[in-house]
Amino acid sequence: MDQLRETLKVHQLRTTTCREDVLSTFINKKNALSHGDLEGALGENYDRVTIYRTLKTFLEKGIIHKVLDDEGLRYALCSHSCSEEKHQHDHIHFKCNICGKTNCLENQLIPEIALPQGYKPENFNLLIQGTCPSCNN
Amino acid sequence: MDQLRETLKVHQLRTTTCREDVLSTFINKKNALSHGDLEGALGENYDRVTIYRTLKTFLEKGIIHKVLDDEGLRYALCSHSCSEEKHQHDHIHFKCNICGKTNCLENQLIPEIALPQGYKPENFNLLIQGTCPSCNN
DNA sequence: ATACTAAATACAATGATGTTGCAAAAATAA
DNA sequence: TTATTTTTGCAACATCATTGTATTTAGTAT
Ligand SMILES: [Mn+2]
Ligand SMILES: [Mn+2]
Ligand SMILES: [Zn+2]
Ligand SMILES: [Zn+2]
Repeated sequence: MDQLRETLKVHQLRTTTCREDVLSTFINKKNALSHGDLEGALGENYDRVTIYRTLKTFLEKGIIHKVLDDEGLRYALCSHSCSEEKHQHDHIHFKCNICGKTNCLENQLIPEIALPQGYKPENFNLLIQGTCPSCNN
Repeated sequence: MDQLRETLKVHQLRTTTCREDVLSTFINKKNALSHGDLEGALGENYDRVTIYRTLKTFLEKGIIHKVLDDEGLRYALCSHSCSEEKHQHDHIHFKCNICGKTNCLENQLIPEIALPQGYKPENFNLLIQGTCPSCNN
């Protein structure tokens, strides 16, 4: 895929097979992934440490963002143009208690919140847990 | 403090010095605490494992609730009457990027959220990061 | 007060997760 | 192709978390 190389190039990263594979894993599986998930998918091919460093790099460059979870951090693709300077995420994350998958609801924005005097909010992270459409019958 | 013993009794837990100390640590420090925080405060007196198990027990009994964080789980007191059956938490958590403390904003409720068809929300976790009143001058 | 029983703790062992330093390999630039 | 810079793999280490078990303790019955 040339799309992968393009994304890496845009973020000023060298093309390596590990980065291509990690990126394409995020694209193929649609849901948020933990380091362990990636290790499970690619661990035969790459060292644990390399995957850690790839995640760190992608995070810094604005290719992925952290997704809060009640049992460990996950990561998901930044859909819009995040960069090294600013990550902008105002969408909701939904974790299904049945299938266990966590997804970005890109179109569901976190509503405006009024905070008491003195609080200067900068980042918002909303995780909703429940049952997802696939598991809800 | 007899208040501590009372709280433990209400949740059908035996009174032990470790449980009293963990509970009073949560009460004294007002902010959310990680296992590491508690180990730092009480590690001389109790084994790491005992603190883990105390947190697990408190969680199950509805004495504390999880506070999501981008760098590791924390816990905070359940102010209202949570029980073994149901944890009900609809308040906001605020993490200060300066002092690093995370607090429950008990009075700031998470607003109603409209989700797409098929999603059955059950739990809400909203973490707002920024500058807290104490660090904001 | 003492003995009994169930629960909680300490300790050791093990496993999972995450980090650091550095030599070898690979990607880009010259 | 060669030189330069970045990335990777590996090993060592550090931190975090879980499990099993003997001992101790809390609550209860005697
Ligand atoms: Mn997202
Ligand atoms: Mn809270
Ligand atoms: Zn599901
Ligand atoms: Zn602060």
